[in-house]
Amino acid sequence: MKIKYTLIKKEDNTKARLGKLETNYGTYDTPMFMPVGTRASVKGVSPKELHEINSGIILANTYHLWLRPGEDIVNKAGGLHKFMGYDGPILTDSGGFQVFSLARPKDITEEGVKFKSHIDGTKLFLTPEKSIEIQNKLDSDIAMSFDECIPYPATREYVEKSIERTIRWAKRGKDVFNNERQSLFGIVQGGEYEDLRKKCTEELVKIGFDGFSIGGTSVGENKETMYKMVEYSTKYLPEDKVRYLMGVGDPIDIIEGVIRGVDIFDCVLPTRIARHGNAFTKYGKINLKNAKFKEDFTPIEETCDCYACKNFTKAYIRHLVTVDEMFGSTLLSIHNLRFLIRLTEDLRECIKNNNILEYRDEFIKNYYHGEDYLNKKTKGQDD
RNA sequence: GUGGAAUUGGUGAAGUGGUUAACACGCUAGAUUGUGGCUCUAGUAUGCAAGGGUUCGAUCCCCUUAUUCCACC
Repeated sequence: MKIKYTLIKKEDNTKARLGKLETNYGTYDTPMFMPVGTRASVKGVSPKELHEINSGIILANTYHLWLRPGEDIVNKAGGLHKFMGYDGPILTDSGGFQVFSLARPKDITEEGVKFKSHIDGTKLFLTPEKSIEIQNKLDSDIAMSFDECIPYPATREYVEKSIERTIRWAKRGKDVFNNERQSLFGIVQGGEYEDLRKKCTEELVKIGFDGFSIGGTSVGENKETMYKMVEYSTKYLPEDKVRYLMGVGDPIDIIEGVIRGVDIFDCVLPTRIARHGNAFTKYGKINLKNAKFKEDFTPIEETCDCYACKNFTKAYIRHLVTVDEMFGSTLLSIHNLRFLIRLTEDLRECIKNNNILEYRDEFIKNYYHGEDYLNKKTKGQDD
């Protein structure tokens, strides 16, 4: 079946929405956070553990599975769910973002994108049709259109040309789309320009999709700019379709996204920082590698209900991280994912209670301790 | 006991008679947003065993001592 979104309630003071999403594998409440499992595995976390932290949809990636093991193998295995032993909903990203990180602007043509495999340098060519064909075979529950993730900053002229192409690509993908059980999402681009975001949104709505994503954020702009990009997108999206903000997962960005009407998020941040020894906490991100945790025999968060917090101490996890034991990454991944999922659970309560702005302010006070986070770049420090 | 070799930071080590003693690991911090990458960035020596000498100047040359290793009695 196609995915079905139902809007349950809007928050009184913001655009935040409480909703439910019916999928092939159950119904889930939104706002929700989706863990990322690029290569058909959420790094370090088993499907059983995902279930235990109350995770819903997870992500997998078209580009990566195309290269290895290949969509035909996944298809022969009976589809992605059977292949990876996951009985929850799966969304596949189109490969558009990998193009953004692997290809050069000149390699992007009307037909598709030419780029080199990150594994062995093999020349590859990905088109909207090919991306959809692969996703149809992977048999995920939600497929994404193949888009161009526009770098930041980009000139208005470039963005304008790019979204026109992204719209044509979305149409081409939809035309070849062929999987009854699968849904297809369109991706809104447009950089930081409201009129271009509006135009892109309207054109995608005309083509018709089962849900919509907001793309092109978190590519080097500061947080304030990113929030504007989100606002300029949700403003023009239909209320009866789900909205997915791609790649966003810094806790505050999830809160601000929900406030602007976003329903679902995904991000590698919780699992990546976990592998680098970091944990989200209510009072800010902590680095378990820090010497100060050597003899800290308390959990990461006393109030957290995750497996890591209920059974292990910071001193132990610090030890695992220090000696590079895999289990350390697993515990931190479980905690960080649970942290974001709990955050979305809180936000859903806030929407019911109409107090999301108070929740946000309290969160910022605890998490940033007065730090000027709004001017932080969303990607490294490329100056 | 005799002969030989060695002694540089927490570790393994490079190196030169003359401004800031390589590199790696470790350690200490930081980064990380549709995941190529347990990755990236930065910091980290009471001045080179101790003492004395040669020299304008020695970690690098000489002497003594200490310690370690190898070979032979």
